[in-house]
Amino acid sequence: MATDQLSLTFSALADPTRRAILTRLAFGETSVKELAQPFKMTLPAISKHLKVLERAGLVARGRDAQWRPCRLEAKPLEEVADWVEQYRRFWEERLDRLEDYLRELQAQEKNSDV
Amino acid sequence: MATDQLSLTFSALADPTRRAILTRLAFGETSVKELAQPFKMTLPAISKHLKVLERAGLVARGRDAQWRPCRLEAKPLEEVADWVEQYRRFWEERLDRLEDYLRELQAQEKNSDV
DNA sequence: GTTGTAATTTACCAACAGGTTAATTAACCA
DNA sequence: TGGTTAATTAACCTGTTGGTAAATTACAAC
Repeated sequence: MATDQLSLTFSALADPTRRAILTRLAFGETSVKELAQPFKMTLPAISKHLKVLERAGLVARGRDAQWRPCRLEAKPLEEVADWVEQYRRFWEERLDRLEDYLRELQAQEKNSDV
Repeated sequence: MATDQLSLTFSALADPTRRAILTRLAFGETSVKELAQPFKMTLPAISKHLKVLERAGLVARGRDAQWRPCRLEAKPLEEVADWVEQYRRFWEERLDRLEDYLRELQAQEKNSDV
């Protein structure tokens, strides 16, 4: 896999389990066991997912006795937001054309009213 | 790999070659051969990358004689933008705290002026 | 029809991803 | 000390990714 930051971030986000973990972490720091709770997979699997997220800089982990509390680190998502914003005009373009078309329809309706 | 749309999109974007292809396509429709031009990999490799992008709905292809012109389809990026926006407050948080701190500093300076 | 060009398909390969079970580390508790 | 809990590591398996070279398809131009 490519190792540039953006590729690391995108590929970390390309898994629904990992995105769900981030969603959970948005509500606050928690343990690995509690993170694993909602999923029907083993703890080592979750551990691996966390390692991927950590390598991408999306989570950081502390130490509290035998717990490794995980917390969200959203900073890498800024680069994602910036990258994708470049393309906004392209996905809004079609909508613009639709709006043009609807305006045109409206104009025609007005004409037929007269 | 997961097959939900968002996972498909993220994983398509997790490769620098594919992102570069999308960047190129933002300047307009073009052939596979021309897309391959800047990369030091074979045409079949580019063909595969295009297939990944196509499966993610990020490019569409036409036919013109023996050419398969590719064009950007940015719509799936909207979901990416929406997803990542949920986290904006988290990566801006630290900045907010910095701003608070700077405001506090300013207040202190005012006091010391008096 | 033959030749040239664009692109894909096929067959293959090495590396990696995502999961498992079993063993291990580390800390707490009593 | 021994037992429990949290989490990771190790070893392994299977399917997928990202690349290649060679063959094939499809079209155009002569």
